[in-house]
Amino acid sequence: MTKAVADSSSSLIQHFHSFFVRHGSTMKGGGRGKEPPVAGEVTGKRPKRKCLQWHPLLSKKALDFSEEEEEEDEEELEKQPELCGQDQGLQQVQCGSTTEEAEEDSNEQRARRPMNAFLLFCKRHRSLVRQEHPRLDNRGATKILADWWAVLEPKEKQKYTDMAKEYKDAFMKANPGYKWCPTTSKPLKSPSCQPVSSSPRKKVWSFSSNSTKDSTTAKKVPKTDSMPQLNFAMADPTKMGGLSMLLLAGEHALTNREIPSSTKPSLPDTASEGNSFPGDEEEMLSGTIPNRVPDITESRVKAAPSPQAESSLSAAPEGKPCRQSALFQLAEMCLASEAGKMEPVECEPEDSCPTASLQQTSGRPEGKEQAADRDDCPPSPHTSALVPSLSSVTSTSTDAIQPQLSSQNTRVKNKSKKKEGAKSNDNDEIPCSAKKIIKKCSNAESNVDSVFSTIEAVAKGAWKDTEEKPKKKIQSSLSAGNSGGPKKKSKPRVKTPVKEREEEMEEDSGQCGQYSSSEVEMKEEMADASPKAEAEEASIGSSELQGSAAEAHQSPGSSSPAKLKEEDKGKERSSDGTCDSNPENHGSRKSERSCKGALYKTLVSEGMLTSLRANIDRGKRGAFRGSDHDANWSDDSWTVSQIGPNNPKKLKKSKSKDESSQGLGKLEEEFERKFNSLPQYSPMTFDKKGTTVAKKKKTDSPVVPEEVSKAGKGPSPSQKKTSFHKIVRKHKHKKEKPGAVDKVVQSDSSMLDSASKAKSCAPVAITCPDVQGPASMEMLVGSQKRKARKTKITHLVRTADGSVSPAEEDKTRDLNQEEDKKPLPQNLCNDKGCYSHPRGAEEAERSTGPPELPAFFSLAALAEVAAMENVHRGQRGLAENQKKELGQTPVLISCADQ
DNA sequence: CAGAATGAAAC
DNA sequence: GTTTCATTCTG
Repeated sequence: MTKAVADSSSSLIQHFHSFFVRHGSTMKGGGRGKEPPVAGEVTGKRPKRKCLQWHPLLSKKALDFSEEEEEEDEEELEKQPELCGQDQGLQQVQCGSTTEEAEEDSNEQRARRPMNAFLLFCKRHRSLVRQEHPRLDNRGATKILADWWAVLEPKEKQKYTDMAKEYKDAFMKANPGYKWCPTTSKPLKSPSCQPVSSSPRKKVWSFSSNSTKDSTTAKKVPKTDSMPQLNFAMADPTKMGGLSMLLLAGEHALTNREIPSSTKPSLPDTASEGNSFPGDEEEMLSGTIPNRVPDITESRVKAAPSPQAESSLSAAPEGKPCRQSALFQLAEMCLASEAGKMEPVECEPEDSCPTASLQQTSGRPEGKEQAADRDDCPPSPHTSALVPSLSSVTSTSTDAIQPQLSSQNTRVKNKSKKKEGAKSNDNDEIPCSAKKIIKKCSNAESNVDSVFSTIEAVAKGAWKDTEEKPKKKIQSSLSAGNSGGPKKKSKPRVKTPVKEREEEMEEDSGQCGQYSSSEVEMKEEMADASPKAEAEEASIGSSELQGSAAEAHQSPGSSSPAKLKEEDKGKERSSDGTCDSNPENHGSRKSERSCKGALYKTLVSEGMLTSLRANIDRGKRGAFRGSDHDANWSDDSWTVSQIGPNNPKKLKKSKSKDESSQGLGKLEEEFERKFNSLPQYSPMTFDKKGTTVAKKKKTDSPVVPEEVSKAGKGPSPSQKKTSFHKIVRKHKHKKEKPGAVDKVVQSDSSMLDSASKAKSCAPVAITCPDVQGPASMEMLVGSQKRKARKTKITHLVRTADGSVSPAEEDKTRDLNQEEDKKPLPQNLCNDKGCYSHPRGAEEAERSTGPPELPAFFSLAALAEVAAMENVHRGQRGLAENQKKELGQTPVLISCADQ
């Protein structure tokens, strides 16, 4: 026994560690080189990943929440999470099934923090930003996003805020005890929350604590049942021993099957929870359980036989082959090595199986279909059946798709890991399963191995068993449910055939996914989309021509009904924006927005060099985008455009997204749906907003068009205004504060020129800083609001001639800002004077004669270029400094002059 | 892996 | 007030 126990323990450990190992070996080994989650985990640095990402679904379960506004999302979402969360260790693992990561985390498994509004916003708009500024790196994109966010109207922001809140609420429900910082468990603060668990951060998360403490509370919730149990199991290794014992005993019994009964009874809650699931037990299970990881399921199944599991047995069996003893299964697997179907059933703890199961479930998100539900293993066939469109698509474009997948796999990141798992599974499933099978077979060969495996399984099962056997079943079902991957794909495809085509062509599904996210909306969108898609294609075709062609399209597009809900404004604006229409303008426009170093680069590349560079760098995509963008952006339909255009990047993103979504499964989908439903705003919109926002606020509605049009085409003055607005906007946002901003904005909107001047004095200060900010600020490390971090400080240090203490740095920074502000204000007052600063320059360009490069601008650009080069060389510090200096200088000068 | 941003939570 | 960490992804 002891031995067995030891073994079991070891096995368990492995499971836990498996994260590391597996990921590392499997995942990475498999395909992805990029991220070695394992290593990361091991290092511990990134606890984050470890944490499972929380899905609304999770909360759902736990919550009951039906009440919540978002019920749909949450509910569905909740399910999974709950399982995972609750089970924690096991669940995690299980959950992991959904997401491999989770598995790894098993122990820790902390959930990830829910995203805040800003992050949601970023997530939703980052792609747009990137499209607009292909060259821009994420950092730059983030900055822009921040700008946008700052500009975003409260109303619009509110949506994100609400979503974030909901998300958070759901999350908290799901994880009552969840603490953002694990610290709670450990008082140690500084290190952060490290944890309890060996691994510093990750694990710590609340879960563990929750499990114990919260578990009761939180768990209280019906569903969670499994959680608590799991927790226990996780916690004690000793249990393992017990398990092992059980196993032994169980083995005899293995053969036995469990009781057929469905354990549902225990589930009721879950069932109840699963609103969507009507009555089918199976469905319910699948629906509810999504969380469960396949592994668990399997283990469970195996375990079921075990004595303890008796109840579990019942669950396990559900009739499927799964029920048989693990050994038996193994044997079967060996036999069936190839049979894809079999695989899933047998799947071991490994990801693949789970995924497979998940997929199936995902296939039927709602679980309506009972048939599948039960089987964890359900074969892909179901999925295919479920998603006809998808299947069709795949069939058609399988080639394309696979490549994508592969690429995706390669890309995996931390997150992607999870997702990856899901996706990979999809694709790989078979292969993986085969592999697994093989492995198992080998195992089977040696009794010992088989036993060992069995033990493990039992152990797992035992844990669960402890809590609820029924749940096991559920879990299994859940696991099945989890796989959302397929679903998502299916959805997108379903949504719009056209899109599908595009996807195929483009390869990227991500966009589609996003779009598609909202099924409901989809219909509408589809209608719109088709036209858009056409437009896009056309635009693509004419990518080079972009400007003209795009515009032409745009106009039509604008006419097309865009559903963009709120975005209408944006559309209009965008259309207006299009006014800018000139390619140059576009470029300038962009640059204006960003103003920051990266932007400058972009500007230089795009604006200055124009297409040449851009095309080269970007490749067709870039060109395409650029054109599209402009066109699309300007158009109301930019949203559509998003969907349409695929970029390599996008692909990646999209993939990742898809993956993630897939992994989540239905629940996730819904969540995504909501997420998708969140309005995206075109860059134009923001620009306009910058300008118009004030108006909007005033009028609230449609301010944009006029101004926009003006800005775009309008006389120089108007343009200036826009730029000015933008500046203001930035100021505002930098300075922030809505109130102030608003005021400022209004002034702008109303009219900066005369009246504003007066105000400008006050505002100016702000604006100036902004202006400078962009140039110099960007160089400056942190956001204005936040102090520079240590790391950042380092940067700053350079300023000090050598030694700059942080404080000094700050001071310096402040001084700079102040200086900037002061001078700038003057500039602002002057209006034109201000332009000296990068943005101003840009604007100046537009408005005035040398549209292309104002002196300042050119200087700045040069500086940047130089800086860039330097950077490449590796002399970043210098480069940056130079940049800063350059940037600042001009500004100062201008100010001074004025 | 750092880092850019914002926000929320925990100290 | 400060520190973490959530997302994304380039360099």
